Amino acid sequence: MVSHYYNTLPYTQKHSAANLAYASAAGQPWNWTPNYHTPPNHQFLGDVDSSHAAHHAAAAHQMYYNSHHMFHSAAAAGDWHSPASSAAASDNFVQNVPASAHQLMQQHHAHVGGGLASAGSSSSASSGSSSAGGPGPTIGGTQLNETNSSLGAEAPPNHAQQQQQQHIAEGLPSPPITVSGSEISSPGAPTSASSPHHHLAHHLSGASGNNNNSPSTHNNNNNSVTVNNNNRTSPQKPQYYEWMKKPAYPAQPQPGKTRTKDKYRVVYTDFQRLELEKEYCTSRYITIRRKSELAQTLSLSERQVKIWFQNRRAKERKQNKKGSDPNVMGGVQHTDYSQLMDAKAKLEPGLHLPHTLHSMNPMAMNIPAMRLHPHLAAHSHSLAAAAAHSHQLQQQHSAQMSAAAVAGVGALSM
DNA sequence: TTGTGTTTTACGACCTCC
DNA sequence: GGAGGTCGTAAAACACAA
Repeated sequence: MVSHYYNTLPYTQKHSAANLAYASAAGQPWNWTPNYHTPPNHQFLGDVDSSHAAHHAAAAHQMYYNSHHMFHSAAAAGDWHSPASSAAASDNFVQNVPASAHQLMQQHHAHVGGGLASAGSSSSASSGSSSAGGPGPTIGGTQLNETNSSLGAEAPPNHAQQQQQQHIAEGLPSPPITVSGSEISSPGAPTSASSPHHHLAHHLSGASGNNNNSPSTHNNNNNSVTVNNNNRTSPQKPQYYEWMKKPAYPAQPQPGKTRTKDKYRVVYTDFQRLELEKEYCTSRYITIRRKSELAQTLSLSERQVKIWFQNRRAKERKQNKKGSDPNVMGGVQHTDYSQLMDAKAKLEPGLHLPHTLHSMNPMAMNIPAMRLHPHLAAHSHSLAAAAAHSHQLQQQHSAQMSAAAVAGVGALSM
């Protein structure tokens, strides 16, 4: 079964890079510690409730406890995040998180602690309810809330989520992508040009002429000739031949096998990237559950989330190889994150930056499941017990976090 | 405006693990 | 066999100098 390979929605075009976080350029370095992770040999697999997960929580994650200590001491004990790496390497994870990030993370967890974030914040992504043909991703708050109910069974949308959704509805750059329930995004989706996000993106990007839709906004299913909306290009189309007028992939002989030309790549919104970065900050390897939650929250497909993480790790490895750049600690440019935050702040001056995605509730947490290193697997049972203990601690911490959340919100909104 | 270099999505090939 | 991992790469999106 091939999951959705394509984003169906045309794109809310994006921001100029100036507003974005990924520019490797200036900004405050995050000073991420070099070895906060060790590339796992793909041993960790998100698998929510396995004993592996328990073990994972207890042992392998020491580093994450530490790291979360950095963000908020209260979160330490039961954190579910899975480090893909050895505990040894983990000690320094997120050592010098800048204040903004720190606050963000506090917020992020604080909200969670207070409201128990839910998986329910889904938009339409994989619920199947909205797809290409429908109302669209409908990030608009109202519908979002309605559609969220699918996952809401686990946890109803909390305040933070609503807030987040409201932000989206208010025009945060947003999730352009809709994936049909079949998990195969159909190329050639309705345009989102009129979406609030679109407008916001335009506003954001300022001069970026690309605000229309991505160049791929054209209908893929029909014989419309591709029109490049990108101001930057498309001087004069040469001569059109008949074959040129055919859709890139007329019938999608093998859907999911090749990328559609007109949807070759979409640009994620600031919001999407921010959330992804935040998630990445907490764990380099996303669990199945978190992936699902994120996908729904961001209106991305799970595949996209997975690939984003893969690419993000690749980016980090690449930066690690480069080596000695002082701004690249551990291969992670923390400017990425902080700049994203800056961008978001511009978007939402009063944003409390709730991170609704994380749940501090251990039961709701994704204790990451993963494949264990053989030598770790041997200890899984005892570790599971340890995890249970940490679970208790987590609950205690969660309570503390709930209280802290109140203060945290204020701090960040200042 | 254009050329060029970099970054960001997305995929295929191949691997390991269950 | 299917999941996710890395690695390499294509191509769009973007930045920026000339």
